[in-house]
Amino acid sequence: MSTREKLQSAAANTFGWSRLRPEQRTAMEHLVEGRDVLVVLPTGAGKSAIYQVPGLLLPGPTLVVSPLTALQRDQVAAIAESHAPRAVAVNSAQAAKVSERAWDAVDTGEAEYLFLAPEQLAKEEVLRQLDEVAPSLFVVDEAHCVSVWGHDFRPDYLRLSEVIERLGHPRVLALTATADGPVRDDIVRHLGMRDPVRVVAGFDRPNLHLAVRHAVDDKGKREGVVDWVTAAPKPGLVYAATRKDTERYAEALGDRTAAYHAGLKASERRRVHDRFMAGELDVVVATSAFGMGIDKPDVRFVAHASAPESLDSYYQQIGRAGRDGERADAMLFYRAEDLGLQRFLTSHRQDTDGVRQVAEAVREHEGAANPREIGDAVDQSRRRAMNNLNLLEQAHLVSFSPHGVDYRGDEAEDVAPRVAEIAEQRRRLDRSRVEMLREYAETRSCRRQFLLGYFGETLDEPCGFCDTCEAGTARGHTVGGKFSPGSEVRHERWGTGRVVHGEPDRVTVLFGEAGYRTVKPDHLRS
DNA sequence: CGTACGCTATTTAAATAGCGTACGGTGCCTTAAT
Repeated sequence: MSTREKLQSAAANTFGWSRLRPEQRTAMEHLVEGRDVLVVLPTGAGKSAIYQVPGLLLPGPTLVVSPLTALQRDQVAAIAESHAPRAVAVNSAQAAKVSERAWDAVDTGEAEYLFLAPEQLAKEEVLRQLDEVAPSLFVVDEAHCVSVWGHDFRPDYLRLSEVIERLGHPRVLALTATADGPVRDDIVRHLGMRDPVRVVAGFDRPNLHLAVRHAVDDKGKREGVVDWVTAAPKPGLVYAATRKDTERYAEALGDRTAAYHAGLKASERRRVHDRFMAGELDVVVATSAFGMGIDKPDVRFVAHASAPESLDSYYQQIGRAGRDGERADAMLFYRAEDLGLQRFLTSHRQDTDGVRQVAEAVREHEGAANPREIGDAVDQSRRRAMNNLNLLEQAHLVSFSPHGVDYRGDEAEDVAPRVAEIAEQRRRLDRSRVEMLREYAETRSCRRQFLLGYFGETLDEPCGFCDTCEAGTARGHTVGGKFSPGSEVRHERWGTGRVVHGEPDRVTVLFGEAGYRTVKPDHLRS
């Protein structure tokens, strides 16, 4: 049997999938043949299948790095409903006994799939267990987390490449639904993927109606949101920027509405989630905490009471509407002032002293140090210490190996300036991504063309299903030719980049160093 | 960066303007105390 036939028959016999989509099949075949694969496919395209089926054909267990324990629980349950071998998870949300039995099941080969959060992989005991069971496939699910969370919130995401190397570099599969160019590159780099095959499919969701409402003052915007949501067909989601706002809006929207954010008790969060899924709530007003793993087909709208921090987040959040293919609305209530909060949230301040302290600890350690020992040696939270260590690595001042961390800079060098430069570059990119929301909100050209261009896709004609198309401003506002999305251009100051969106008097380009910039067409050469 | 909130000064002495300050999002894991 050919690889393809084996995959087809495993998919049919074990999971009951009689047909695989071309993208699924391509990704699976490359994996079985030993390649690393980056998959960017919309939700609902069957991303999980891409590791589930090859996992059956490859000798060792399949390790899946998954960001949330709640998600792990769902994934384990979903596999339990198929004829596939068992799936287990190891995390702190379950009893130690349960985790112990999970390891046993993987050890004996009774379980094929093992779900772990990246933090687990920072523990020596866990790594030793993994050495033992020798996974043949290393999957990073929701892989945009590597880039979006790894740089500050969950630093262990940036340490996965060492884990992969220590395990002898099994095949690496990175899966995500949303990733613009920089996020894709970040994933590949920080997972240390080797010459990965990139499987990227269409982003367009033609049944989503795209629109933006501009507001001049805060009060007017709030009233606009409440009025619009009240009149809209339900169920729907409202995204707000702060916890307090979710509660204010939920209060204003009445009985069949609930707030959702990470400050709620776990039991309350689960209750809101379950009631929304069961159709007992019309509207959930949430922070970005709500969403991963939500797959409710009949969500009729996703409204944003405030702009999120990137078009990636925006696209991911509106993607939760209209999964049934019926019309659904993506409405952004926009005030330029709202971008201020996002700028604040993405502007991680410099930690000069912290970085020096961590560098000092690495320098003083005899031989290669365990990152944990470094964390203990300095007077910083673990997260802060790990972030500083990550920055030092990106500045090439320390290097990681399976044995631990080594200092690479000059003995007497002050590490702070070089680290500051790395951090500054990151900040510039984050900030330019916030600015892309302004561009999206303020464009008079077709919003869908804009959004797709951001993900590197070209839509030849205005879509006819967004507010700018309906207002008649879209036509004539998008220029093609050398300013079509994806075209390579050169700018004297920013260097080379790829066009994201072209209008007659302004072209938005993604530059390697400077991030997203909107410039005059005369300043660009092809 | 913008907004909320609480205090003080001011003046239509009961309400308001102005100022300073605090705060803002996402989740693992660990460990101690009930």
